[in-house]
Parts: sequence; structure tokens; C-alpha cells
Amino acid sequence: MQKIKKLGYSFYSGTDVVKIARSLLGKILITQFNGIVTSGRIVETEAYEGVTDRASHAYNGRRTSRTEIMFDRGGKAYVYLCYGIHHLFNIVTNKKEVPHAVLVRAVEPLEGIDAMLKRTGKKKPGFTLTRGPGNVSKALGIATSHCGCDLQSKEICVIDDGFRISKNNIVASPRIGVDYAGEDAELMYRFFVKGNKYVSGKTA
DNA sequence: CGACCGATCGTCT
DNA sequence: GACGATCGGTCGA
Repeated sequence: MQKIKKLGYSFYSGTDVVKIARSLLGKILITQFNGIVTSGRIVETEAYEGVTDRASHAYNGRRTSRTEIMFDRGGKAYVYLCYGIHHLFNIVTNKKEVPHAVLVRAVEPLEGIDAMLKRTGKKKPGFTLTRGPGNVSKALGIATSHCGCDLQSKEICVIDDGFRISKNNIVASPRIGVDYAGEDAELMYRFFVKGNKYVSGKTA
């Protein structure tokens, strides 16, 4: 039996969001809504570095009712609607008033695959089930109504089950879909597990 | 394959 | 009134 522990505030309150995004690879994201448990191992993340990052919703200190939760302490969920269809799940990091966040772009399904199939309307488990941020939220049942949810709660949390990914199996790349961010679009703020079939976009 | 396109709506200008 | 931190289907090479 390996050691399993829920990630706490000390993990999320770290000041280096890029490092946290990398550390989240291999951790397990669990949701429990209405008694239904679904979980998956995180295999792809992106860091959004708040006020200095043109790709971030909080760039230049932009603070609105939508982005308000990012200014809270690390360890909260930031969920927002993209393209009117997709609910994207982010983890708020750093201290209060520092709006850093990590977008979870892909997980590898573990528990509750039946529930995931039901939620996504897919018939068979496949690599597209939890590939890409829209699909992750859909499969795990995360919606904008969960924005602000505390990751110490039983509804949404991340655990470390002792699984480790070796350094040479972690790849860094520019983020996806942020071409509007100018030079910041080139930052190597995306991390994923080399060769994992659930990783979205180009895996080179 | 890759390129293109429609869906769909809250948020910000 | 325009526009996304997207997805999946379709079309053509």
C-alpha cells in the first residue's frame, strides 16, 4: 500500500506557478458529485502567470466578477465558460491577491469511467474521453457552478498517490490557443507526459 | 492526414 | 456587438 495524501494549501500557495503546473503531472484529480466518484491522472497542464502574462484573464491586474476567484488564495477552483460550450477547469495558485492559475488540459481516466461515458455521451472509452480541457471538465462533471470550490472539499480535490513521472518523460512546450498573447504565447508554460495518448494537441 | 467551420453564450467594450 | 485558454464533424487532397 503506497502513501496517499490530498494536496493541501502549502502545495497550492507556492509562488512559482510554472513549477506547480509541472508538479501536478502524475497527480490524481478526483470529483465527487451526488455520490458519483470520477477520477483521472493529470497528464497535461498549462501555467497562467497572472498580471504579467498576456494570455491570462488576469493580465495587467484585470479584475472582474469572473476573474475574482483567481485573486483568492491558492487551492480554489476557477472554472469558466469558453466558446459558450466548454467549461474549463483551473486550479488557483499562489497567495491571496496574486492571480496565478494552472489549467488542467488532460487526464488519464481511472475511476468512474461509466459515469464519464454517460456525461460525455460517448459509447466506448477512448483517448478522446478526457483529452483536452473541455473534455476533462465534461467527463469529470465539472461546470462553472463549481467555480470557487475549495480543493480541500470532498467535491473536488487532487491527491498524490506516490506515482512519479521521471523528468525525461515530462515535456515543456508553448501553450495552446493563445496566439493573441504576442510574445507571451511563446513561453514554455505547457507541460505534458511524453507519449501519453490522452495529451491534446501536438505531442512532440 | 490537414484545413475549415459551426455550435453557443457569458463577459467585456 | 464581438469574441474566446475548444471540440468534433466534414471536406478535399
